[in-house]
Amino acid sequence: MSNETIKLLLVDDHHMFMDGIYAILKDISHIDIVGTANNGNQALKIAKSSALDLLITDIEMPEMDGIQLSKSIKKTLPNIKVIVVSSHSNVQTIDKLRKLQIDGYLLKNTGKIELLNAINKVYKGEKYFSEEILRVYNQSLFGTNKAEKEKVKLSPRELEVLKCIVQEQNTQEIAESLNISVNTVDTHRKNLMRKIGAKNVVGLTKYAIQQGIIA
Amino acid sequence: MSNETIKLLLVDDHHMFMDGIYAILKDISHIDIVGTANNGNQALKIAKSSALDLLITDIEMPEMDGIQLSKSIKKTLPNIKVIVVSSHSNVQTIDKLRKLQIDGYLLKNTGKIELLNAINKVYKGEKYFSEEILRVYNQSLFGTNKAEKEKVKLSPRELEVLKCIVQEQNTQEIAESLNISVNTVDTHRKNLMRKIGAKNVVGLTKYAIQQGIIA
DNA sequence: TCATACATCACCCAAAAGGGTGATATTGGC
DNA sequence: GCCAATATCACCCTTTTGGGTGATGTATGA
Repeated sequence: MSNETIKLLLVDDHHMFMDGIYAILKDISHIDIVGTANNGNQALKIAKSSALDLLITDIEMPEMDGIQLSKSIKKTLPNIKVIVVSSHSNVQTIDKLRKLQIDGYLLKNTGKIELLNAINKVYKGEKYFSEEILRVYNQSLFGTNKAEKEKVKLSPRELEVLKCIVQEQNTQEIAESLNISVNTVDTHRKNLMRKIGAKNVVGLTKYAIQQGIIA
Repeated sequence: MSNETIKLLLVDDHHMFMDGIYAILKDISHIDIVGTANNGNQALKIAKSSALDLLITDIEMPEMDGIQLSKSIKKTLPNIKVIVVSSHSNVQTIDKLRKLQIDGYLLKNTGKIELLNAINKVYKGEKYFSEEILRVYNQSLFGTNKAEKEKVKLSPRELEVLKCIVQEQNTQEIAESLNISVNTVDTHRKNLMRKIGAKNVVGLTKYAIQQGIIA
């Protein structure tokens, strides 16, 4: 088992970062980097046409991000292991990836040794998560604000309204944007505040930015 | 000149990333990585005790960030060239660094070749900025919102009020927090909106978060 | 000294936000 | 079929925001 070569695909739009991982791994005899991709779409194509064992992907990427990519991979090519690497750790992201049965989650501040360790473990079928990730996730179970404790589920329409709010539109303008009544927008805004636990639109704005809803 | 060795210090709290740059540069004969640091304070100590030519630093770091580090370096050790590397590019950051007479600014999605190119140019005394950085900066000169065009100067009191607003306090609460009249808080809020070019408190919130005023 | 920015406050007024309740129609899951 | 969530709208009411104007004292710098 450990004599086999691990066929690996790197996915990250940060060339410098990818060059870095590449440089770290290229001298490891049992690891074979079969390709690199700058975004999820590209990665999917390569994954479908190659005999991959493992995929290492960033989360923040243009076109198709790491979460969507992971979802696609796990659905269509469940034999490929997936390790996610990101600069930041927030509870919602960790939770999403956990549900997708991701195999590993590393922060970009983890070192060479931990990276190799993670790759080997995941290849053998184990899971690997950075300590920081586990800490953040466990802490979240005792989180202070509503948005952290109970994962907030916003409906598609609520998300649309939220996006408009963050664009500094007032209720009247949002109603026109979405072709609905002012009263309806009012209702959505109030429901958003209740769900998110915000006191006013400022709270909604902060939530949206933290969740990357506006990006 | 080009036969000399470039003595270089890497500063980044992302170990994996640093390992990456390290791996890229370690085989380059005329580059000597004299050390690595995880934060600005550590970097300053090393810089003071070594004969450095060039420092490559991330912006986002704990304790002392890349901007503070650059400021200290340029003040106390002006002979050391500084290249900043970051994942993101926003106008305010670019502008701050420009004023600090930084020598280079790269995004993390720049490749190996560009990195080497930048190091060589900067070592020779030239400046090097990623295309993306130049694009963002030039665009900002014709930016849409006031906050980008003219750098906004907020008075200390206005900053206090802004912080309270971002904490989801309403005018009444802010007045109590700062022991002033509700009318005065109103005035400050209105002046903030005028200066920043925001349509409402949502705009103020976004500005505050972008500027890191709440961090 | 004069101008400017700052911090403070007041008043008027319109528009918007927020809090509560209730109603209807549609949908998807169990 | 029933239940829950969603999306839609209406009406009540109070509080808050936002826009405009003007006034006063203080401090600072040209």
